[in-house]
Amino acid sequence: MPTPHYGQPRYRAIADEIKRRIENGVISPGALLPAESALTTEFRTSRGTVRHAIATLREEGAVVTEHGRGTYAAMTNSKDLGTTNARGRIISADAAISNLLGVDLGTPIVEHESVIERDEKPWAIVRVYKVEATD
Amino acid sequence: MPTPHYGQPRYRAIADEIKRRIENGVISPGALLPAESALTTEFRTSRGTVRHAIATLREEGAVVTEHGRGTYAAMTNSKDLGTTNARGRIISADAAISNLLGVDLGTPIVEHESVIERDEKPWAIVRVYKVEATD
DNA sequence: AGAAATTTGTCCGTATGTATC
DNA sequence: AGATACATACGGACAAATTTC
Repeated sequence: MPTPHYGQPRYRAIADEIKRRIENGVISPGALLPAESALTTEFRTSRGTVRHAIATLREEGAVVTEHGRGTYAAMTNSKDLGTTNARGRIISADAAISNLLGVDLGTPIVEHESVIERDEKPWAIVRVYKVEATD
Repeated sequence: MPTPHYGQPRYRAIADEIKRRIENGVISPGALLPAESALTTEFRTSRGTVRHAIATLREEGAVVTEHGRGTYAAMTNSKDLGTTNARGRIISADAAISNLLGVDLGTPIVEHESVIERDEKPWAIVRVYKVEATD
């Protein structure tokens, strides 16, 4: 039988389905996934394809596999902190900065500031100082 | 013929060999790698194993593959900036920080500062400000 | 413009090795 | 020791993108 693959490949579709089950709690964090053989049966596919799907999930950090035991849904659900607005400007090196970067006082410096928010509220500030036109 | 895999698997050995050739300039950056079929012949292995090797190199960012074209040695050799000394301290929120983080003036703030060096010389400063004892 | 050759992408089926329970 | 499950490897087939003629 031929094996056409229109749109997304089967291994990707299977990976997405498994991922969906983890996110929806059908498979709880830390729980063992169905064995490759079971997934092979359910999705009517070959073991290679199932393994390919699981491999992609492993790269994404969604699951963890242990040799001889099985594949688990990952415990650590990395939380998205969301996008932040960053802003950059040119400033003049003050005493501290000129000292740290080894430049003269008043040297043009790029300041890049971004506020990290969490739960809609500011959580941390990151500032990067770099000499302009270096590199 | 059986297919034992003592020590490191074949796909890993093949990946390392290709990687070595890239680092040694045998394959210059941006150059096309031998086709999968050629590698299959050279390493006396199956296409699947060659593809597995290339896949690992792709994950490591050592190569880039294009459908119908081939696999190239990566152009971007990420340079290691080395380790930097970072230091942290507790400061009191000044006007700018208290405003950005939405806290009162004088609130204890963790300041984490690190100087990124390049070619033995300071190159940039990163400062992170965060309210103490949050989280 | 079109056909053929090349190359990577996907999928299948099978066999064997290795680790865990 | 046996059962189960993942890891590696092989070979074949067809699809899709690119290049070449």
